[in-house]
Amino acid sequence: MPTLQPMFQDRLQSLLIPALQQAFKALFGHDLDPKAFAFQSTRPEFEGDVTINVFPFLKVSGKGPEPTAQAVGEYLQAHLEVVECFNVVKGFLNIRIADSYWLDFLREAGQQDLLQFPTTGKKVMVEYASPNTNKPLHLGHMRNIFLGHSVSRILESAGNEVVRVQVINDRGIHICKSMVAWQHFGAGATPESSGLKGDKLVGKYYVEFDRVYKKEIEALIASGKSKDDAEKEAPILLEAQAMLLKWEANDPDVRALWSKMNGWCFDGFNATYDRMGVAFDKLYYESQTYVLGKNDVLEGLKKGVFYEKDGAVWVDNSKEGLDEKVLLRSDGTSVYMTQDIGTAIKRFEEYPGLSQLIYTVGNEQDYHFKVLFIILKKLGFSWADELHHLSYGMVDLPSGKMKSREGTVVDADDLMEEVVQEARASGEQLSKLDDFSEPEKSALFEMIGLAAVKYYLLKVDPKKRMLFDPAASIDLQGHTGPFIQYTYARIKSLLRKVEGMGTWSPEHVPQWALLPEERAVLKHLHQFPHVLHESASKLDPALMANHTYELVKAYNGFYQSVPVMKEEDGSKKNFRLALSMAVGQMTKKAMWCLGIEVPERM
RNA sequence: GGUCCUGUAGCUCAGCUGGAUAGAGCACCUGCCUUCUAAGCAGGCGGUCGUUGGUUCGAAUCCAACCGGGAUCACCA
Repeated sequence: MPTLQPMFQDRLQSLLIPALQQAFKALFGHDLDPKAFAFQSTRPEFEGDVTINVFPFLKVSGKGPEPTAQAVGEYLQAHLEVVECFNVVKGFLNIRIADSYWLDFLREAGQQDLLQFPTTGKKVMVEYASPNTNKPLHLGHMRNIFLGHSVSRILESAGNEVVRVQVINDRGIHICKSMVAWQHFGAGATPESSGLKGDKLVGKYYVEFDRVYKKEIEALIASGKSKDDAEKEAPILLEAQAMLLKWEANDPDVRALWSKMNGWCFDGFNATYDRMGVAFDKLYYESQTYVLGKNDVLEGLKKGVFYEKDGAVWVDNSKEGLDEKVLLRSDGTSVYMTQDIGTAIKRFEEYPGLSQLIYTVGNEQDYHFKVLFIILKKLGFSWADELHHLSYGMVDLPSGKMKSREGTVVDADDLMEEVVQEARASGEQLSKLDDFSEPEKSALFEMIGLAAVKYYLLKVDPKKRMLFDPAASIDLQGHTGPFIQYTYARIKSLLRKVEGMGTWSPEHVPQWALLPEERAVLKHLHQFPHVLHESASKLDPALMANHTYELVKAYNGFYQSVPVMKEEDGSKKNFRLALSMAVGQMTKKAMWCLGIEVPERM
């Protein structure tokens, strides 16, 4: 994981920790490890900004909690300028940080993007999407894609170079099913002739295949076959299997049809990706990568990393608490693992500077990736420790699991359209946009609608299974993307009104004290770089999403009760404008990290 | 059965490197648009943090067992 530059660690802690060490040395004669100190934000009901719990240090101090906290507090106040005052409640030492510190911090936040870390020099590859070319993208893909896209941006913000890649599963029995059904029932239909998006057209014949297949099974069972036999012998399935063999034998007609239908699918996917606002640097087609890995496995066999049994090549991971696994069948053909081994190796060859590879794949493949990473480690690749499976949980519907065969999938295009329409409906009802042209409105509603879906999917811890509530996902109020966008738009509105008035110049220490609402906002801003670091190291966009919400919520509280434009004291007014601007900038960058755009007005 | 993930308010989720009366949003109820955008703000209602033990001055948080939900363990992908 990218390591944080010291300057982006919590700057307050880097001031407090040495002082605390000195305090314990001077007061109690003990040298404490810098990591011994745990900080927490002071609860709002007490006065202060940072709280240190002294319970862990009672043995060192030899005193009770309150005298210990009192002594440390006095020492800090005497030796650290940023410590304005303190109070002790039970074993809690609440420290109030001086306004000057917050003002310095705000000045810095205004001058540079604190959510852009210095370069680490590392190159990271993030794989996401990996669709099959036999049906359109659905809600599950959306979680995958938004996660991968967001993690890529978070890693970039944390100072890494990112290569976005997609694996397209363009080969196999699934696409042959669509092809067979199209041949039989398509009557030459094309996206142009049918008016259907390419992936939808191909998907239609995949569904058609399944319908006919089921009918054939029923007929066979009726004629006395067992269910198992019927499932294996249905003519249309045999036809699809035959087609796969022809494909593998490079049959020109089959290959031509395959290219044509895959092409339709790619066009459809690209349209969906465009609307989602995601893109890739490189595509890997399974039709090309599925031959990879065989030589690597054979080499591993030679080196004694793998072994042979019944003519097949195996790996034994029982020492790692896993099982044995076949890597090459006895007929010499590959399994899925084989090509994943080969593809990983190829990627590190193609990108010589690559230091990390992240696979955004659902948690049903946890075991697969565990095995894959162990195998690559056993093969001796130095980069094997830098492979990560960004494992995410399934998206459930209120009705239960999504089943493509049962038609309960939520289609990606449909969902985006629905939420954009919802944004339009509420937006027009509010009638704040009367001076917007129709294209401007459309662009805005698009931005709002997509923010709603993206934020909805990203605010949940990736590894957790989540419930997709259609009504909540198009909600534009409360803990949502549009709420954050709205706050941003309000800030921009404020700033628009003072354009040309010059910016806040915080050269002098003001004579007024910061208000609690102002401090609350400042503290959220202050924490943000740390949140970005956490988010990058845990590959967890939800941390960014939730902190952004907390920031704008604090800002809204401030906005509601503290005047900005109306403030008569020029120094205060300028400060509040600078504060607003910093919130706007960080919000915009944080939302960028989530792949969400923010509007100037809404 | 083995392994992994998960269980917090009616619903959806935060909090989990142990710390002060467990937080949001939605829903429901009350206020606030003659002051910077009410897609907002303030307040109310609502919780045996799955259960039982253990470690600890202190456990939603760590450990164990159990219960519930899910995934996975093919010469499938």
